[in-house]
Amino acid sequence: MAGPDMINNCEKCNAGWKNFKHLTKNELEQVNNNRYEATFKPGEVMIKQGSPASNAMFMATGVAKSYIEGLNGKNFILNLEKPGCLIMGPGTYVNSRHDYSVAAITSIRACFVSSDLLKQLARTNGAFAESLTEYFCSRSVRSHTRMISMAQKRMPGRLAELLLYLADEIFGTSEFDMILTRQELGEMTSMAKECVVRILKELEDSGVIYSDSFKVKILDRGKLLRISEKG
Amino acid sequence: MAGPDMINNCEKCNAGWKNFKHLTKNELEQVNNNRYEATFKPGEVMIKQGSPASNAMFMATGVAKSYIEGLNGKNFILNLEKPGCLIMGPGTYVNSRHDYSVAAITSIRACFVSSDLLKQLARTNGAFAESLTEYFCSRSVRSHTRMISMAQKRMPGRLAELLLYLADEIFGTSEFDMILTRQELGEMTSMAKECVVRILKELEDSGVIYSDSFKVKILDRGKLLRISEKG
DNA sequence: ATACAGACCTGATAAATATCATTTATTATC
DNA sequence: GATAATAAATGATATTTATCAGGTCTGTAT
Repeated sequence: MAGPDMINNCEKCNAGWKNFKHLTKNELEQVNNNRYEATFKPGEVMIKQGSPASNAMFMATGVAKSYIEGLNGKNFILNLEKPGCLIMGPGTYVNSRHDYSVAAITSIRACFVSSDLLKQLARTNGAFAESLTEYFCSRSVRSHTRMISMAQKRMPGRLAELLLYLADEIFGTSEFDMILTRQELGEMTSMAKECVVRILKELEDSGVIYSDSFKVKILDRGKLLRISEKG
Repeated sequence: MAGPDMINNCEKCNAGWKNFKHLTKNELEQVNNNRYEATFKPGEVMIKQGSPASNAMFMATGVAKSYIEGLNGKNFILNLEKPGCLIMGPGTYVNSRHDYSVAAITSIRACFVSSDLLKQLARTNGAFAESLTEYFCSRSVRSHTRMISMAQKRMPGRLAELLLYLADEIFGTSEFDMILTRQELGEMTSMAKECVVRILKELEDSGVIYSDSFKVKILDRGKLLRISEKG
């Protein structure tokens, strides 16, 4: 099963989760032995909301979206997941069910690792447990930020904030391929896709960004920041 | 300093955090020795957003609100905290700052406990660490529910959901004193206080609830549930 | 009792946002 | 390369929600 592009070894994986550093060689070996590598095509569902949280995932390549399947068939995108990310929903520690779905945006290579094993390692390795807690906590802080954004910013502020998030956190550059559809941008900011189109156009008309279906370029970061902050 | 109503002892405290059961007698004694008991009057700030997260709190009596001080002086209430609740913000594990404030709604008795001690105990006691992770995760699942509510429900649905939350999770009864102002109900549901007033009136006019400034009574739970679910 | 403050309530209006219908790209498929 | 399917764009309209300006009520302090 180990093809030419397979990862084969957690220890040497250059997209490994940073907190594996807290594991002993033996513990990491256990992870490696309970690892199942998989590839996904764009659009494929990687984790399904409501299913047993028997596995966590580690992103090796590509970008995925974590999203809640909400009311009336509407989705809400919680996060984008990039290489190096652990994807382990809080449901793992609540009701052993995934409380959100994950789907591939680009082509993806990722590893499934048994939740039980990770929980077991956390029980016996204090530093690893702490790093897992830090993971859940940083996601939590981020979702607080999202809530404030939704509750207290208007659409231009929310969209500006999202563009800055994409540039800073996901791509690490102010010019990037727009891998999300207008629909998905709306599912991240709680707005209708038509409104996304309109406000992108406004931002472009006022010279803050360049934008087409494929690419976004931030032209005036200061102005975009101001739009994001003033709401 | 130990007055007649002081708690004096974690072991015998009948409002103690349920997960103290994972601590040894000795560990619990450490908690007890690093505990500082305090009382608060309605309105008093118990924890201030942005301040060093040097202490977690345990609620002994009364009800408090955890809220984020957002944009333009607007608050967003994350949670209500009742006796038995641990209040430990995720910032404790992210940047050692409180990422939200906590204020007393009613008169409150609560205990401060050193965050460092709790973190230390989590490092060495796997079961306790796991229970702390469960705490953060259940808060996280709840905030996901809140986000879906905000993003995908209209005002009547959000307010109906809140009333059910108050009845089921906070008071445990369908008839309760309304300890929150209309403003605060709005800060929990992301709506203007005028809209809270109007929709409460609508719910009352349609016979779903009884409501005045002091009291709420759920008269038709099925209908309230339907309003909450259909959004 | 009277005055004051704060919460609550109300109606009118304005702003923000969603929906609908339609056209125009773009991508995928044969 | 033609055709179908999906996404993007656009204008008109409807709905939802917030704001504003004024009321009323209730409790507290003088």
